[in-house]
Amino acid sequence: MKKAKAERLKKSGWKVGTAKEFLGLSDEEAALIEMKLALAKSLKDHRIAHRMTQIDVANELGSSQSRVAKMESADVSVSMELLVRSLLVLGASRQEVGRIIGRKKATSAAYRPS
Amino acid sequence: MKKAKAERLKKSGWKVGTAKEFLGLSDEEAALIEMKLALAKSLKDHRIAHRMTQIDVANELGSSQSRVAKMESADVSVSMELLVRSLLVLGASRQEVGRIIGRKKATSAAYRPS
DNA sequence: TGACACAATGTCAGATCTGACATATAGTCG
DNA sequence: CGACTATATGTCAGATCTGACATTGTGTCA
Repeated sequence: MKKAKAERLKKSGWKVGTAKEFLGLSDEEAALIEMKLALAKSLKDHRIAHRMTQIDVANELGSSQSRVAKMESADVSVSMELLVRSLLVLGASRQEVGRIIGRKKATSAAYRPS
Repeated sequence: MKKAKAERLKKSGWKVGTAKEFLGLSDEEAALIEMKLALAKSLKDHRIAHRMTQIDVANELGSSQSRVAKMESADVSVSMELLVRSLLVLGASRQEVGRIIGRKKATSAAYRPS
């Protein structure tokens, strides 16, 4: 998010920051969630890059469309292990998975406190 | 394992190679197991480096001595997620976890086929 | 040898995860 | 508008994981 936009939102009574700040997560919880988000994004990027549907991917993984959707959105019901296993099945190397997990990628957003 | 020792064992009717070869694992299964082994080793290395017992680590993690032992031996009952969560709680960064997972580390051993 | 500290192994109830199914939502084309 | 395709969401039975406990090695010290 651009600096200017963040300032504008703050003045309008919005809170701006990371999910960690919103939810009051510990550092470990935040790191784990960031890892999962990065893995989920890679999974989706791979699917898009190969012009596949979630059903295609599900078949390749031996899973279902709904589970693939949950994987791509890093749903709470999806473990890190499932994400990594899936990437491996789709052809990612151990090194690539390591890079995805370690890559720092700040995310930011805004919400209006009730 | 040293090259010379491997040769010597082969001549004595032993099989020499990786766990993947022994067990006939798929590439994905082998990669996942290698990742878990690397994480498990890091966990143990960290404990030893800090001169802690498994009970100490268990207390820090909110777990039990037996589970820590299983983690360090990459027992089948231990998920990758538990290993990563534990490393994070012990102070590892997301980047460090990524490096551990991506680091290539060939392992080799021998066994006598029955 | 026994006593002690630490690590490994087996088991299991309760917690969590997963594939599958149903259903809902969103977008596109006629 | 309806028909169709793709994705998202809710639910749940069965599978897997996890903390805890008991027990079994294993090494060390006297």
